[in-house]
Amino acid sequence: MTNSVRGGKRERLAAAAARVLHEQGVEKTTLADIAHAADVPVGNVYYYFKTKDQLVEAAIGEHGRALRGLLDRLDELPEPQRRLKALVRGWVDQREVAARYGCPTGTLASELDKRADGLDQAVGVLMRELLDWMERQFAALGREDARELAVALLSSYQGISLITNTLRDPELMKAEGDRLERWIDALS
Amino acid sequence: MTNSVRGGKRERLAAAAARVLHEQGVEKTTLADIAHAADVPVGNVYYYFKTKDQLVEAAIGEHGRALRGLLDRLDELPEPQRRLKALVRGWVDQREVAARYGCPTGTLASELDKRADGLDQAVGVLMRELLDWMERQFAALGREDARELAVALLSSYQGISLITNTLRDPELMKAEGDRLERWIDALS
Amino acid sequence: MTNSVRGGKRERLAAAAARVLHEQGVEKTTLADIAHAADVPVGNVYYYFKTKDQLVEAAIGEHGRALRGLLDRLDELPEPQRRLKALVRGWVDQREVAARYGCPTGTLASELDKRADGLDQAVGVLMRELLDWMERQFAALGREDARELAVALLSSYQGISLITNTLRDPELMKAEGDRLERWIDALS
Amino acid sequence: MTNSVRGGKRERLAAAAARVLHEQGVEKTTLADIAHAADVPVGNVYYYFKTKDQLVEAAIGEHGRALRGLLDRLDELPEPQRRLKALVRGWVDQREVAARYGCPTGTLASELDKRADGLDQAVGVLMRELLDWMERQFAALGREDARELAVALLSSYQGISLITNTLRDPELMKAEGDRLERWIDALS
DNA sequence: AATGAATGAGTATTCATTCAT
DNA sequence: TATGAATGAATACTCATTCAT
Repeated sequence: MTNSVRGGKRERLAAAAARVLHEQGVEKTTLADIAHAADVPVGNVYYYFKTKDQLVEAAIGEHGRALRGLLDRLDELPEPQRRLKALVRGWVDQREVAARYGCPTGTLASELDKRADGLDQAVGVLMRELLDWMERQFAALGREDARELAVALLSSYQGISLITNTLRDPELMKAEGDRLERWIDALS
Repeated sequence: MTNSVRGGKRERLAAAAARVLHEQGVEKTTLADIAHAADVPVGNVYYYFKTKDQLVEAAIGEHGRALRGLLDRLDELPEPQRRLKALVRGWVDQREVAARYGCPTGTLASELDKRADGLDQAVGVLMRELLDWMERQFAALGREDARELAVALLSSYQGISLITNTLRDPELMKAEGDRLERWIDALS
Repeated sequence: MTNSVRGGKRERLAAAAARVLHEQGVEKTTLADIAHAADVPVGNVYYYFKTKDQLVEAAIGEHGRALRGLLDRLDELPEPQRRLKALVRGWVDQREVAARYGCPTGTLASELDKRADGLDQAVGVLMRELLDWMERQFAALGREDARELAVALLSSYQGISLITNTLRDPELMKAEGDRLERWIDALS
Repeated sequence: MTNSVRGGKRERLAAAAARVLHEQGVEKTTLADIAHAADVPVGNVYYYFKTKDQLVEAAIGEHGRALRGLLDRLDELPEPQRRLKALVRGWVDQREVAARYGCPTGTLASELDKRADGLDQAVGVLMRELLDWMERQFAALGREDARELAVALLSSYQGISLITNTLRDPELMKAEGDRLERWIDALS
């Protein structure tokens, strides 16, 4: 509650970090950029996050919260296939953003993978959460190769995000999304 | 041959750039890093490349040369399916590198996509070359949806590269490669 | 007063810039020179001035303040001729500095004129201010050719500053100053 | 004659130096700029001029030759007043150049005056030559204050060059030239 | 807690000068 | 004599991090 009195600066910083780091990349983004986006004085950032890396961590956390929120909502759908296809459709709905900035977690992962300081692990955790959820859906469909299918589906999404982004063409993601939906339908 | 005595610094710099930029990322890599890797004095780099961006461009060029060399070799194989599967197998062979640093062009694309200065286009050109080649193979198989299949295949590779890299598990790429080969076989 | 305790770094930097740029010229002066002259850590300069050009601008501003202060004081003299001659006498009083470094604004103008980035305009504004003031004095003397006389007087000063500087002989300015005073007296 | 076989590179370099240093200023001009303007390979410059300063010296020499040529031509005129007015008219004829780049020797002097390495003296020599010539004309008119008048006339020219340049207005020099001609007429 | 200010270790880039041939 | 290549010292500018209040 002190938090709300303070205006939730920590939250604003985390949200701003998630957005700005996605748009500009980790290395290109300065603390001042994030502070400015969160409307927080630069000198004040350090009361909430000791280092830039902690802000990156917070941004990953934001993406994690968003992911878990999404999966919770999907879980309310009655059948695994419906859930998987809704997931795909969600990706397709974001194709304009993907064409401009790529997948938020994917680009973050790509950049952090170059490092070896623990931060690269954090995105891996997210990725595993998503893979696990997918695996459960495919397993529910009776597939023995559920994990492999989960990896294949996530691969397709991450790959098409990158291609959509590089070629600046959102329609590529639309077409691939349709293909993936047909693929899901054909599974059971 | 004077050139070879002097050691072909330009070539060494381009090769070093391709390697180091892949390993460390564009932003994290300093000119000194590249100069050092090429065993060239820092001040001398500018005799060959006026800006860091030109070195990045040269690195992309190196990847392009490698790609064209690979496709030329694949073209010697008699059947489209053999060619496509050989391509996939080549990717799988590089899985240790992918697990450590990701796909060279993919990570480069991901980082450059954040920018809007023409360099982002350069990787796009490479990507299109590869897509065009793939499309020709699928078309030779009599597929009307050749372009879509090309995009799907490249997506899978780019995506599995990222996942393999993030989860630091080369075996993921092995499994996905096997799956893709089976998929290619089933197309005919 | 916190400001005065901290020492008004911005002001010190502007003052140091005005002095050092006059003594060494714009191109020959490094940011470190100015920082050192102002007793400010180099890295701190950028907190106050984002670029070297902004420091040059601040130096021009300092010269402008000095000029306006001088003209305000001259305006207190009762007659136009007295004012003009006091202006000339002020120049002559500075002849040692002129012999060593030239006229502060003149040398700045000369160097900046080579450029075309807006900074060259800034000195022009100063010059016009002085010309306007002179023109008013000549007009008050009933001269129809007031503007032309203003230009002539400023020319003589700028020219003799350059000659005094080049020949390293302050007495040249003394003699020219005397001549100009007689010229002013003869105008009535 | 070896010289002419070589294509007079030394001369071309000196001429290019005179021109480019005038247009860009000493500090802003690189050796490569001059070499390029003279169409001489950069590495070759050092066979003719050991240092950049020697090129500056050569440029001053060029201005000296031009000055002596001009004065020789003026000396053919029958009367001192005609000679002085022709000198002024020559300046006015160059007013477009002056508005763009200032007086060649004046701007050079201004920049070199900041230094204390002998190069500043070289322009002084030129200036004295011109002053001496002017003094002889005024003396021929029977003026006891010939030197003072010489200094005054040169001051006016140098000053109006600077003002014309700073305010980017060639007409200022036209008006001042007319005034100076009237002043010369009124002397004898 | 809050914040403007301070700091110093980088980083890309420039360029006069020298060298090898 | 000629020249492409080499070199390193310098310089403007950035930014994460820390400090003083």
